[in-house]
Amino acid sequence: MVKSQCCEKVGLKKGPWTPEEDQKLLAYIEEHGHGSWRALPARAGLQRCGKSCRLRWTNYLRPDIKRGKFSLQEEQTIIQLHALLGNRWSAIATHLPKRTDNEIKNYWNTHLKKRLDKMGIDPMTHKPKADFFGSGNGHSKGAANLNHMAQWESARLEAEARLVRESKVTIPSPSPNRLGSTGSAQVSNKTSVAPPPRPQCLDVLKAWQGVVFSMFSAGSSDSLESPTSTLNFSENALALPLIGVQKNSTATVGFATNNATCNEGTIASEFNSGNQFECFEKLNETAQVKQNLDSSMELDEINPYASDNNAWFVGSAANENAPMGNIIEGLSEILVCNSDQDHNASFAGENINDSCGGNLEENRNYWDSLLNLVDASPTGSPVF
DNA sequence: AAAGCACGCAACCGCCGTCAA
DNA sequence: CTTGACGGCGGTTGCGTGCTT
Repeated sequence: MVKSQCCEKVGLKKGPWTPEEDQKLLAYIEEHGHGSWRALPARAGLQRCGKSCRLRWTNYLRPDIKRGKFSLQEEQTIIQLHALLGNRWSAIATHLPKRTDNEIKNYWNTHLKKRLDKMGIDPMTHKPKADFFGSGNGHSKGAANLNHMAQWESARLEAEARLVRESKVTIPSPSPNRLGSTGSAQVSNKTSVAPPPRPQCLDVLKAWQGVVFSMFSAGSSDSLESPTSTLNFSENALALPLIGVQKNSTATVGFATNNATCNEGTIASEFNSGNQFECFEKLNETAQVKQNLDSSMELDEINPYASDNNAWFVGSAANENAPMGNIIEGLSEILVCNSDQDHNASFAGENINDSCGGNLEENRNYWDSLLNLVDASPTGSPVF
């Protein structure tokens, strides 16, 4: 098949857009919608290829784009999501209203990546470079677990994307406030297609939040129950996330508690050998996750810990050295402490804990806000 | 003042998946 | 089933700008 050469046509302009070109493109889309991008340039009187027009619109001219400096909140979200999703900018962008994937990508490459690098953290793995999780202290397994969480989340994303596609066929999804990177023009509905619902892909973040809350709650009488979580944490209970997938069965996400308090709707774990994995709550989309896992990867491949082809776990339960907890703690500190806005000193490698370690309230606010971001999904993510 | 350099960002490139004919 | 059009996405490039020497 001969690839379309639309952008290599002789005579088509390339390079920076002029204000006149922007005006033409804007006026045309406001009047007619973008319709077919290929046909648009000729109709709009532009000497550009359709792809160039689409990019200009998507990344710059869309009226629902916020430009300018990223807020601390946004930085935190990007780092957090990048740790989970990697370079899946479009997926990350769906959780940052009014930001484009391109903008996020640029910001990551020019700011955040360097910042983490300066901190001695590998920006790709989000792990400390100097073998922070070296063998013998239990951290290496935690790092592996983090990777597995990301893998699992990635699988979930794929499943959700499939769900979104399927739902678009049968169920109109009015979401006027959703501003994903792939969002089409909202100025006209003549030819535009409503953007897909935001992926419901932050279940793991909620699980993480459970870890952080449990850390914060240790030694504190404050109830740190998330206002948005449907999980009920007993007072002072050590709640740590567990993510399990039974091979050829269903995916589950739940929390282990040290007092075996189960919520309604949970199912008893089959993996209760340690008296710590008491309760699991079934994911609503387990079938889709399973389908995706079955079709895209071998469970054994992503679960070196599966000893009996029956289940694999991500996370650690009731372990005072809780490796996931350490990861989260470190990440949380990075997120909260290391902003260009007011924490430059901490970037220079100074003692993070001195300046930030005690700021639990701020950390909690971060997780609260991130969770709120998740819960603000217009699709009403049916998680947990 | 001017040359060199580093940085940030808009835009491009090429690959891939989806869908209709 | 094949083909081609189309749009989405992530990686990369190159230009403009500001800073340093």
